Amino acid sequence: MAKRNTRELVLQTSLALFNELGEPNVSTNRIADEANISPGNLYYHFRNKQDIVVELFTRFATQLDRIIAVPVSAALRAEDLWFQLHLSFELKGQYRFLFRNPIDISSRVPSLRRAFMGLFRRERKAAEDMISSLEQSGAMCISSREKEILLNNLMLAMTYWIPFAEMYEEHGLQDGNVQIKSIAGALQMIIPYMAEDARAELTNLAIFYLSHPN
Amino acid sequence: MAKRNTRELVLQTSLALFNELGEPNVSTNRIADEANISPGNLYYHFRNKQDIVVELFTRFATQLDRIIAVPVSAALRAEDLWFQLHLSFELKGQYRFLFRNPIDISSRVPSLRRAFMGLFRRERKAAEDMISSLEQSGAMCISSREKEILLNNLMLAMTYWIPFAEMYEEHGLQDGNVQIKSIAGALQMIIPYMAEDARAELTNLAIFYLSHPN
DNA sequence: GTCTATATCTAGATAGAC
DNA sequence: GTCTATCTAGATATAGAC
Repeated sequence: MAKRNTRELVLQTSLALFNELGEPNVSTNRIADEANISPGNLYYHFRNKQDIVVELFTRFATQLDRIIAVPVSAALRAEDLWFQLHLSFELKGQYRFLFRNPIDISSRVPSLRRAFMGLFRRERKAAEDMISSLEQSGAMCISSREKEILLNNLMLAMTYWIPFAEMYEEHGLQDGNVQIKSIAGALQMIIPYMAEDARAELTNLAIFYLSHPN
Repeated sequence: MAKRNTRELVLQTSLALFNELGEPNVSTNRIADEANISPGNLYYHFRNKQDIVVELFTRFATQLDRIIAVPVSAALRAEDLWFQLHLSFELKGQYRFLFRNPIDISSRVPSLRRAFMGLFRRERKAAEDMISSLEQSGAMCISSREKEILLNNLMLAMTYWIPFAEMYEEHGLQDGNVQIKSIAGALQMIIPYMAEDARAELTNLAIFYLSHPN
């Protein structure tokens, strides 16, 4: 098999196993076994297990950056807000092993700590810009003290909705409705600060998606 | 040394190390070393490492149950709300290793999964009762759909504020202000649904504590 | 590129003397 | 109750043949 293919196979197998069992519970032997290659072969393509994790993180970060980099339009609508959250939640679900315990995974793969921090900082900045845009268009009204706390709460929800949901839902994120519920949760934090009609629009959107699970 | 004392020493040493380094990163040898006893001695007092974790969890759960079991008075005031949150956040800080990754720790110590679930269920029930009490006294107004999502958001915040804070604050929970900020975050989720004066009371309380770090 | 075989290390846990 | 010595298992990673 060509170099690229085996490398890719290892990455995909690792991602699946990490998501299912948790990265610390998956050995390189297990990955090789599941991919039907030898442990030695795996180590021909990757220096070590960390390399695999880092590569997966990099792919995730690249895609998330693309999602949050969407320029904030002057006329930000409820659908836009929902849509961007949906894209980022979807992506995080695909790399959910990263979110079970970011601290622990960072401590085992040192280079990841800075990467995580940077990513979170950019995500927070994107949320901040979005709120500013809503304020300027008159769709939102919030004090700067409240905004600070709201951003914290949003980041908390956007980071930890995955392990939170996995703890309660027996089938974890397989149930598509879990994501919808988590998005609705994040949006409910924002809604109280929105103006009358923008608020109604968002609320209706949430109700619609909650009652139409894919 | 008497049996009780060594057992207790192991528990306290384990708790300190688990909190500092994360339970998966602390070996029984390390615990014995730190406690100045032999590995063999540790295994005389505990069947295995899981036993230590379970014992620590049990102590935590007992204390948390006591805190949330406080009967909800008819005239629930802002201070009461703040005080109960403060007690539970304080306790969770003392056993923070349990919250870094509840799922992972449950998967390594099977009996813990049900225990965690039960505890979270009781905690959610307590929050629900508190909200009901606020509604009945007229201090709060919220639809049943909103209430469901609010309870989710509160549980998310009350469960994961610890790893969230540890990720951002360099000194982790040593900084007393981190707890205050987390409590303020949880309360800000509730405030929008409160009546005018109750809302003002809570907001002022939060501002007071935030500007007076212990 | 891929395999088999193996080296190395660490963690959990036990045996048996004192 | 406590210690020293040791066993076992499993994980990461490497060596060298094909």
